Amino acid sequence: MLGDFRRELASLFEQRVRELYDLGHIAIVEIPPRRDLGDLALPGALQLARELKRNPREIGEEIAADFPRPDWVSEIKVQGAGFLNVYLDRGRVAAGILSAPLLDAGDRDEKIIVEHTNINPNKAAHIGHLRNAVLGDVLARVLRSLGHQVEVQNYIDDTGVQLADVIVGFLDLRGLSAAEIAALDEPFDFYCWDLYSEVGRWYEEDDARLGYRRQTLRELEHDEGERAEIGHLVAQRIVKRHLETMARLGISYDLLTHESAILGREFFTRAFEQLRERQAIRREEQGKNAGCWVMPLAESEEFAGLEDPDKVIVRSDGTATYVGKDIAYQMWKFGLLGRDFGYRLWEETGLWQTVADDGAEHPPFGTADRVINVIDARQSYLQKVVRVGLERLGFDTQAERSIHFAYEMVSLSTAAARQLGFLTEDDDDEAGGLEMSGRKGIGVKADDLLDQLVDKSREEILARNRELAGPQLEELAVEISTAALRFFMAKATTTRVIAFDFDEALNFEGESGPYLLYSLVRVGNIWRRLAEEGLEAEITPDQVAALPAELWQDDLWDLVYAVAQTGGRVRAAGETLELSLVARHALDLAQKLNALYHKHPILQESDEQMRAVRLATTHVFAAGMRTLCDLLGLPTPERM
RNA sequence: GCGCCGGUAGCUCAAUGGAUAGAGCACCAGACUUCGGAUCUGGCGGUUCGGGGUUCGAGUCCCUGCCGGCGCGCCA
Repeated sequence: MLGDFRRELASLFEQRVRELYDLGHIAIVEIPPRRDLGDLALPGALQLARELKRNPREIGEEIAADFPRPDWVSEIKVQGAGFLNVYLDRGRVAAGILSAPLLDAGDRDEKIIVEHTNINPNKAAHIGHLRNAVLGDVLARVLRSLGHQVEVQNYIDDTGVQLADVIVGFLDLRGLSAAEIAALDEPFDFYCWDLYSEVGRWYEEDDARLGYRRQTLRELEHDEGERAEIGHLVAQRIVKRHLETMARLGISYDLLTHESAILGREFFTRAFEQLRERQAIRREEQGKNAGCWVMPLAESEEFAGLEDPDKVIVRSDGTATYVGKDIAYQMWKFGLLGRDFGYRLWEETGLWQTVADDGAEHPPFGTADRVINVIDARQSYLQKVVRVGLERLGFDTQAERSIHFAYEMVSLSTAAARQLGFLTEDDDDEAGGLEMSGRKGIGVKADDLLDQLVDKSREEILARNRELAGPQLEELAVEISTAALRFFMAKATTTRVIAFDFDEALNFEGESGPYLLYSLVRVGNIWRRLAEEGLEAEITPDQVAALPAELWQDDLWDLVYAVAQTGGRVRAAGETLELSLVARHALDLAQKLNALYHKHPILQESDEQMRAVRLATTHVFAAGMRTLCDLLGLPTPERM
């Protein structure tokens, strides 16, 4: 709705400029910073001032005189230096919000693959992984709401060093058999968390032990022997735990892509043929990369200044590097490889996984128009190499549509690091906190944090003397904790490092998930009480449109207008990949609602029309807030 | 050395190139015989890291310097 208004105003303005000055002009339509400056603003006169060598205010007045007035406009004024400020018909906008969905999906049917989570299957998920998964999940929801077809993939590196190290831990450090490993109690991922960091220390004691790692990697790569078998077992159990952790937050996937399947289906062999044919890679005969196949990067401007301008794609022992495999995988995602995975269901749920053999009957996967990889910013360099790889193969459009959704990492605040014993009181404050490290066992496990959030939620519910107990209490506590965590991760700008702090994450006041939920619960309470009093809790768009214009006081309108901007905000979030826009907009709505709540009581209002306009505002708010909660994946309990 | 990201209130952070730079936390003072106080109102708090430039207009764009984080492997 608002988008249409803006487009129409722009074209009317351009027409006026053409009539008056015979100039081609591209009109900008802005939302003014303050309410008294109108609802939409055109700063065109300021831009024209120079060209026409005239006072901008004068130009503004001239354009405003005889400016055509669409019926959704209530007033047009020239203000400030010459801004053309447009005031909307408030009731009409409110009624519009109640009569149509806030997000119009459009008719694009582009298929987008979103890859996220991607946790190494060798230890418990930590809070850094939660940032990735929440961003990926919200992104998928936003893209779907914009009408795209989205396939969510979670990449499992089940042949890499990290998994190998835990296998070494089980076999060579602990001396456990496969049966004993299978019999270990849950939480298995917690057990591995400790084992993994122990293996790191064990290697340091004696370099020769790294031989176990090499042997394990070899067996994993060829999928043969006891170590590979244990690798499957460990990866299976860990992935299961990761999926459970993510399910606690309402995060799910369409497909688990196993690196073992990429190897087993010889994806890289196929990619390698193409890379060689197109001369994107060359074999190095001498120097430090002798015997390797490398991709020369020197000629690309974006790699200017690299110490070593060549990226190794195939090692001297003939195996593919991570980047090599990733290029092959990326080609498959676009349907450029001419080869496919086998697929099988993951433990009989609706989730599929790739397998090396031919698998079972399955729905189609891959072959997307656009690929978005949610991977932290530390991997920007490698993601860039993957994209260049596609370019060198001649797939320019696909390279362009290979998007690295880069977000900054999560570190531990100094306070959190001290609480967990990773820093002592004597350690100096480290700027930006302490970096998490799975290898060193430094971090906050996702499930531990979620448990704390559930405890805190339960405590808060009980403090409000609700007669709630048993499963209902637990369900609500889980919903509130989910909202707290998801909102905490979603509100952060992606380009900023999060210094994780317990006090901040566990705070349910102010800018928090529970604050959002509470605002919706409040309007629900109003409606319920109205019904109890025998008053009307519903209102139709026609009734809203018929309300006298002067009833739409400024503060009510502020909220209505904010809701009207929801569609534009969500579109901007999807286009710029700055998902915090969605979270911040939700926060804005909640703050406005809560302010009104105290100022404009509904139940005690005796004037029927006054009550109706306030009631209409609550419905407009709920429409906006529910939409945003869905996008953010926040549950919306009726009471809390 | 080169590249990417940050530097805004005591702290954590907002601000599609636009009008008087805003929130939350913390601190202080308040909120009607209240639709639930997980709330609200007010107060305190700013040389937007420094220096140039572009622009009618710069926290925002360009150049430069400084500070912090992260990358730049035959690891992933």
